Amino acid sequence: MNHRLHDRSANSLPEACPGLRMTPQRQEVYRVLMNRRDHPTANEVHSRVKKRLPNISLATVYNCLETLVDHGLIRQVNFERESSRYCPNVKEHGHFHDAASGAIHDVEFKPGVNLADFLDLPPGAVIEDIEITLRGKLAAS
Amino acid sequence: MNHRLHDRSANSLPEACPGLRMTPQRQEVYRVLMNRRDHPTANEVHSRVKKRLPNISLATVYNCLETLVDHGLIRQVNFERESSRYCPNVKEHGHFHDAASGAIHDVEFKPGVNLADFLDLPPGAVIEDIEITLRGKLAAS
DNA sequence: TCCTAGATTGGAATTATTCTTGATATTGGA
DNA sequence: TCCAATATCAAGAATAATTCCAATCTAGGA
Repeated sequence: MNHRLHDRSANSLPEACPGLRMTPQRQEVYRVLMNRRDHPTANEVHSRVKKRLPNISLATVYNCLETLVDHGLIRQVNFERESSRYCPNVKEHGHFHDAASGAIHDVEFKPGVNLADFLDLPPGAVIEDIEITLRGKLAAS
Repeated sequence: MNHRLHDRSANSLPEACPGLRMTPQRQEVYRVLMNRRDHPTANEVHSRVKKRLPNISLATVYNCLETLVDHGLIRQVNFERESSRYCPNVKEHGHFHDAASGAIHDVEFKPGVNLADFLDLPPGAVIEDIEITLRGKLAAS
């Protein structure tokens, strides 16, 4: 079975991530993100994690999130100047922010598309990271 | 002559923007942005503006920038959690952040492309604002 | 078991930005 | 022109997210 990162199920744990000591705090932070696959802030993660680890500090949640981001297990996303949010979907994707409901939807690239197909990149640019954020409304259809 | 916003020359002033009182502070903030067409932070704008208006406060620079953004004369752009930057290019575009030099390059859409051509948008989504940020390196060619 | 590196904690510190308040300036109308 | 209403400005205080720091704590290897 091929364990690509974004194929982890809600209960699988990244026990096999090299160089990462899987402490209870990190496991729980990771678990709550995989459980509800949404885009919580560090504060929201803290609230959720406290259900099982009542003594965990917000600083530790920040540390855990940073570590998980550094190891590529989750992604950090920023909307405007709001608090950072954390996203369990590590596949390359963008986000649609529904102004009415506040909901955030993942937006995938259509298969086979290439950045250079639609953007005038500076000559010689080697892209390492892409962030696409859309804001708008969902028409009540 | 067709004065589209993004066609203003460095010396033209937005004296004709409806509902906007063009105070010396706002004019100067606008001018320094149009002069060097880069992506300064509020602090950098403050430094530049102080050359001509030595008594202007940082709070006023923030106020002016916000007002100009609200009136669509400039754009506010955010990279990660860094300080906001302000961009005189109001045409729809993205940004390429060169990790090596720190330079920020505007990235235009190729003519005729449509968001829905390369992104799987949620059904019924009406896009009001797009933010595209690329990070990478410029290959020394 | 003991040691050590790394992890956790709580609180203090930092930093960008916003808010508050009083002073000042500008506008449109009498 | 003069006044009143309104908008803007300035300075510093306040806020909020995040990071830093110093003191434990813990797990895993020798």
